[in-house]
Amino acid sequence: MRIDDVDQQIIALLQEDARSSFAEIGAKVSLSAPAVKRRVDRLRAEKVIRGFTAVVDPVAVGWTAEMFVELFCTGRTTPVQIASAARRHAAVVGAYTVSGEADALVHLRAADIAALEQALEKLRAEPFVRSTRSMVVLSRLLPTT
Amino acid sequence: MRIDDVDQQIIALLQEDARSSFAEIGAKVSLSAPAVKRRVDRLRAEKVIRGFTAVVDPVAVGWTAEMFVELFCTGRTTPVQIASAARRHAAVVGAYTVSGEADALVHLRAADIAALEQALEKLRAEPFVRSTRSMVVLSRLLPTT
DNA sequence: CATGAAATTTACTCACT
DNA sequence: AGTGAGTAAATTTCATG
Repeated sequence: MRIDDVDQQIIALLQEDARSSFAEIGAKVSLSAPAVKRRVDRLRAEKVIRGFTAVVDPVAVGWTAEMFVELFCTGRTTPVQIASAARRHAAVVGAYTVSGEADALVHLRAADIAALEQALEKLRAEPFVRSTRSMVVLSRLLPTT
Repeated sequence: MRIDDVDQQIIALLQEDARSSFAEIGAKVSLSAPAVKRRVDRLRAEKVIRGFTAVVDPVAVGWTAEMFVELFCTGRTTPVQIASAARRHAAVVGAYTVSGEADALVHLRAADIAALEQALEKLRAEPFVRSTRSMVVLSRLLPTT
């Protein structure tokens, strides 16, 4: 799985616009369209490129509430346990084990504060969760990446 | 800017695969390809869809270190100030004003711990930053969204 | 082995209904 | 919103260094 400089350029261009044509990309990296396609196919096969997605305004589609929750877990909790819990909850859009006071940081997104609170309750009901500290997002300072 | 049920479906399909064709999408939502294109064009014009991007494995492209930083700011700090600071720092991939103890939460990503530390130093040098509390990401529990 | 050129198939996009 | 025509892009095949 080696990624050369041209691959990096192609990845960067696709991150900017995932729908640009192979010919357009090729013009910028000095390759033909088929050559670009073959590299993209390879990068996808090697899971360097996981997929292509639309960047959507969360507010416009009704996801207005967001929250970060620090998880303080019981002594024997494993990352795998936390990960499987995170996957069970639909509101979870990100989850990380972290150094510091907390054991994990979970990013929740929901339609409104009420739905967020529900999601938080369900999270807190997980047997390995000792306590939580939450931060409700008041405003997003950067456009959705 | 009203979004009907079909728009929602189209958005969901594009989030799954931003490179699928208008005809493919149309088949799933019972519309012709031009009809889908017109809706997508409208959604883009209205900024409901902000763009299309490739989902890349951060490790594969050399971004192995990640961190969340809680910002404690001086009394008169505005969200706008924090936002403009966030945009100045390349390592910042997310930034939010939050309720709770901290004033803001900043998500940093860099090539390694050293680069992360540098980014943190620069953040801490912002005049409105009183103090910070940071959480280094030990592991990502969900695939990159 | 990766590339480019040519050929084929598919998709996009426009005008019109 | 659909249809049909013309254009552009994707994808396959093949020959080359």
